[in-house]
Parts: sequence; structure tokens; C-alpha cells
Amino acid sequence: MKRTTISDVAERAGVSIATVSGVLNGKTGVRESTRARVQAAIDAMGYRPVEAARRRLQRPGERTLALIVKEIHNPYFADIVIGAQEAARERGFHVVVMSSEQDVDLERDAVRSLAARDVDGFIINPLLDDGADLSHLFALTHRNVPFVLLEGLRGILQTTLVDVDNVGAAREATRHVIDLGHERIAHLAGPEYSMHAAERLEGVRRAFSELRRDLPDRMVVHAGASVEDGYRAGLDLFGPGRSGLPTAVTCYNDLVAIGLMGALSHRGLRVPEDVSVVGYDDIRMAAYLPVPLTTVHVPKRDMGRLAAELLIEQLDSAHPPRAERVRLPASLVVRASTAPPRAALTG
Amino acid sequence: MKRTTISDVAERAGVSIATVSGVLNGKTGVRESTRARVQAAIDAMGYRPVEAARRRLQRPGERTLALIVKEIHNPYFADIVIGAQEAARERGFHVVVMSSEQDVDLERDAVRSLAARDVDGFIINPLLDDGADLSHLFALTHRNVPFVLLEGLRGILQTTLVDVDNVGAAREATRHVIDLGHERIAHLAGPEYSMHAAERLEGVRRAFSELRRDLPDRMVVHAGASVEDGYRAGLDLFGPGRSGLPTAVTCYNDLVAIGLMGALSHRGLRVPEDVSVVGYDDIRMAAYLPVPLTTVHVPKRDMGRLAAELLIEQLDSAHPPRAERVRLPASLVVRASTAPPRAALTG
DNA sequence: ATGAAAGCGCTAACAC
DNA sequence: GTGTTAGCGCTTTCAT
Repeated sequence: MKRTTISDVAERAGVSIATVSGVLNGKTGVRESTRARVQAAIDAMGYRPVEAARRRLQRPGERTLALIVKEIHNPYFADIVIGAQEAARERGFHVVVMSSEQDVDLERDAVRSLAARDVDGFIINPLLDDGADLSHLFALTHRNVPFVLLEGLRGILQTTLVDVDNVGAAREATRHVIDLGHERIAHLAGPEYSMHAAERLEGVRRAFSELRRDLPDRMVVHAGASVEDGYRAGLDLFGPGRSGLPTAVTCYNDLVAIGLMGALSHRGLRVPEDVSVVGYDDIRMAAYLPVPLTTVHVPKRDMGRLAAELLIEQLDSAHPPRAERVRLPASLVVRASTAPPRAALTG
Repeated sequence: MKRTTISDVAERAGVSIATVSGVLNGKTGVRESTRARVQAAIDAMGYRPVEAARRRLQRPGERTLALIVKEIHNPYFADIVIGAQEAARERGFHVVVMSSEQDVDLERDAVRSLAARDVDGFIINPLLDDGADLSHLFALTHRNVPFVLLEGLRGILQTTLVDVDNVGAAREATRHVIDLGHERIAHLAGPEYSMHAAERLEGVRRAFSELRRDLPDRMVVHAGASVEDGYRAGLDLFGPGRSGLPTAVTCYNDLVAIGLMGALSHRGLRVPEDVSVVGYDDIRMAAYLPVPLTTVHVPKRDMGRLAAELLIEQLDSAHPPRAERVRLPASLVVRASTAPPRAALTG
């Protein structure tokens, strides 16, 4: 069954399509009786104008940016959305969000469907696809649809990137607990297919190797990115019958750290007295927790703003986009969740 | 400067627009030399096809739903998004999200811009506009674009609604702390322009009045919907020099409850020993907090699913939408953040 | 292998 | 007041 069009309505109402268009757009100069007849036809047929044919094809139309995030639950992305939305709005753009929920197929799908709806540009936090199927991104390049990335990708993609120095910041975070005197330090690593997770783990390793210290494999737990992941990993790591427990744990992100702190509490361990915890991202909540979280502050909002700005810049310039790779500063914020280990205090 | 079109490219490449269309769509039967020439022109001019003209106007195209939330930071909405996305995907739909961030103008704007992009239907968590300017919603009705609401509106809008019984659930939550023996109970109310906030406050009042008890005005604090709001309100409520402090606090939502718990901790008060705290929503994090939160469980994911299902149903039926008003069950989950008051224990 | 021309659903002159 | 018609940017037969 074909969609009802303006001519169907016109026919039913016994008028021309121009007249229908008139009442659709509230134009003056349509007799009241005619208007009523047309409106009746519209209602009866459930007619719905195709906006693409109305505006898009005629006038320029308003412009919109698409932001594709990895997890809709992560406040990290919420701040990025806010920033992007601000910058976009100031320039007359709108921002729509889609979430890939860590699924490459969903990411691909999201890009395709949004591109099909003529969004003007993309801000994408891409998944690190194993098979390196970046076809959807290449498709954008090929169609001259600009995009900026929020996380690195292995393929030497020649694109604009807005991120922080994850290796350096994770290294700094790890150094912090080492400097406090901790010996047994664990890292709750992020999702498997994530450049950020890899970079942060690399930063942790670097802190250790710089000091000629060893990071045992069992001290690296691949947890994930959510509160649940942190909770489960924490429950496991500090499970009954475990020995050589870590006295400090650095986490992939704040959500994982929050889950970990829950697990520690439920295991009867205290933060930071028994275990020091370090997060990453500095989500808003971090400072307001019962034990304010020591974490790496990431300028999420600024990242969102900058990404949108760079994108719009590309949109408005005729030149082929030059691939800027911006690394905004990120550094540790020490709060109450880290302290010297017991042994260091008593010994 | 007008946008580059397919004929510009054709002209520059010295071919017809049909040929350009051919290389654009990777059609076979184009001489390699021609293809190269066309591609060169495309690249040189940064040509970008208007997708609306390509698909939309020709084929049916893929369908998408828009979900408009009030605050992108609230995990409450994240779960709704997940649910809607699931249900939509199962039926071949996509879901895009926009956030009004508690701003009526942004909400209006979001609806307009999305409608202009031909989204097929809306799931909207509307703001309770003071001036009752629901024009953007009426515009949808007028254009036969179906939508379902996630929060009530004052105007007797004849639309589908998916929500829970907020009054009843808030009443139940309040009864819980009353039954535990608390006398001085405060409520951190939600944002001003919110039906949910009003309904929940009403539920609190009802619990009191049913028992012929009084809820003093100073025990109702208009906080907001975020962690920061809860923190600030908590810091204030339990500030130095305050007397007659509440021994239990019910909150507009879990985020506020989390902020409150942070404030209590920073004021040296313990949960639930000194103060019982009740949240609302049961966001995922609630169960994993150091002190697991007693809260009203709201079936967010199911709400998202249902909203999407009802919407798609309307989309696929020719009949005018019947306005269903579904109230999914919500009830209290008692965890560790509530306990009898000290006085009740000792007295 | 390439081009001319008819349409996709709608708006906007311009006639009548 | 209302209808005719020429586009909007593109795809798609159908010729050539």
C-alpha cells in the first residue's frame, strides 16, 4: 500500500494540489469551506506530508550534527553531548544522539541511517573493530560527509580526533598510588574493543616499567565499562580465600570505580583505609560520593564543544578537511579515595 | 553560494547527470576512464549528494523513531533509551535521542527539527510548560505524526501515555519510613516544571494526610533532579545550627538521593543509622552503592519498550490512534539505606 | 557506454 | 480563490 500523497488528498477533496499545499502551510486566500473540505480529507486519509520534499529539496533547511556514543549510560558521554549541543546551538545546529552500546553493527547501522537522513556531520566515538571494518567511515569520507572522532582507531585513518593523552594520564594516576607507597596495585581494565582501554592499560604498564617494577598478570582484570562490571570484578578480586590482595586499584573509568567501591564495602573493606581506588573521567558524581573519588579529570564538555566546533568549521569551509589530532589536557584530581597503604602507615 | 549539485559535477566532468549518478551508485557499465574523470570532479568540488533526493523521494527508506528526554545525564532515561532501542530494532526501526535539558525551548526546537527530518514518530518526555504552549505537540497531531508521552501534561491532551503511578509509589515510599517509626521526614522535591515531581510530592502528602499527620512546609525542599541538586539540598538541610533535623528523607529520584548521601557523609552523618534515605527510579547503580539504596523500582526498560511498541503500532495502523494511558507497576525495593530511627531503637 | 527524459512529493510563481 | 506548471536533486527506464 503506497503512502498517501498530496494528490490523493487533492483528488479526494476535489481540489488541486496547490490548494492542499495552501491549507497545509496555512496560506491565506483559501475559502473557509474549501479549507474545511481539504482538512477533512487530510484527516480522513491520515495524510502525512513528506518533509524531505517540502523543505529539504526547496530551501537549505536547518542543519544537524549526529553524535554517536558507545554507552548511553555513561555520564562521560552525557557531558560530551552537553558540550557539543552548546557549541552546535550557538552556531544554529542541532545535535542528535545515537548509541552503539558497544556493538559494531549498531555503530555501522547508526552511521548509515543517520547519513541517509542527511545529517550534516558526525561526531563519533568509534568502537575498535577487530576485523577493522571501517567501511561505514570510509563511506562518509567518500560522500564528503565530515566527521570527527572521539577515540583513536588503529587504521591510520586520516581524520580529525579530539581526545586526551590517555597513556600519560593513566600513567600519572598509577604513579600517584605508587608514590603513596602501594606495592600491590591492580588495574580494572576496560572493554576489549576499545582504544581507550588499551591506552590506559598501557599507561599503567608504563608507570610500572619506568620504575623497573613488575605488574603481574593477575593484577590486570578485564572488567568492562559499567558499574556492574566494576562491582563484579571487585567482588571477585577481593573474594574470600584470596591472598596477596591489592591495596590499591586503578580503574578504567569512574563507573567501574563506583562499582568497585560498592563491592569493597560489601566485602567489609574500607576506602581508602583498606584499599585505595582511582577512577578515570571525573564524572560529576565523583566529587559528591561519600568518599570523594580520586580520578583523572577529563574535559568532557570541552571535548564535546571542540569536536562540534571543528566539525562545523569543516562544514563551512570548502577546503578538504585537514586532519587535526587534538589532545586536550587531562590530569589527576586527588580526593579522598586514595591514601597510603596500612603497611606504609604502620611500617 | 549554492550547494554543489549533481549537474555541476556532470558539467565539470563533461558527462550527463545520469552518468554521475551511475558512478555515485557504483553501477557497472561505466568506462573506467569516465568513472575516474567523474570521481575527480566529485572530489575536486567536494560534492555531497542530498540523500533526501536520493532515497526518501524515491523508495520508502528506513524508518526511525525520535526519543526526547529531559536530562541526558539521568540514567533513568538511559534505560528507557535501551528499551526503546531494543523494541525498535526488532521491528526494523532506529532510535535517535535528543535532550531538552529541562528547557522548553529546546524541547520545542528538538521536535521541530526532528519532524523536519521526517522521523516517523516520537517518544517524548515532555516538560510541564507553564504557559501551556504545547504548539509543537499539536503540530505533530496536525501533521499526523504519532507520538507517545512518558510523563503527563496538564492540558487534557488526548494522547498515548506510558508512565507509572507516581502518586501511589511515592505514597508507598513515604509509608515505608513512617512505618519504620520516623517522625521527622523530609522530601527533596524535583524540578518545578515537572508533572512527575508534582505527582511524587502529592504521593508524599497523601501518605501523611491518610494518617492524619502533618507535613510541615520546611520539610519539603525543592531540590531538583541531579546529584548536585541533592548534594546542595542535603548540605543545606543538615547544615550547622539546624535543629529538628529529619531522620528520614525521601527523594525525587536516585540521583538526588546519591547527592544527599554524599552530603550526609560529608556532614558526618551515617546512612541509615542517623538518617534514612529513599530514592526513586531504581537506577542500576542503586543496588551497588556502598549503602544499597532503598528506592521505588520503575520499569524503565519496559517503559521504553512499550512506548516504542505502541508507537510503531500506531504507525502501522491506518486507524486514528486511540489514546491509551498505560501505568506500569512501580513499587518500593527496600535495601539498606532505610532503618528505624535511633530514637525508636533506643526509646 | 552514455544521455534524454520522466518522475519522486512538494512549493511557488503565475495564470485564470 | 483556485488551478497549471516549472522546478528542487536525484534515480531510473529507455533510447542511442
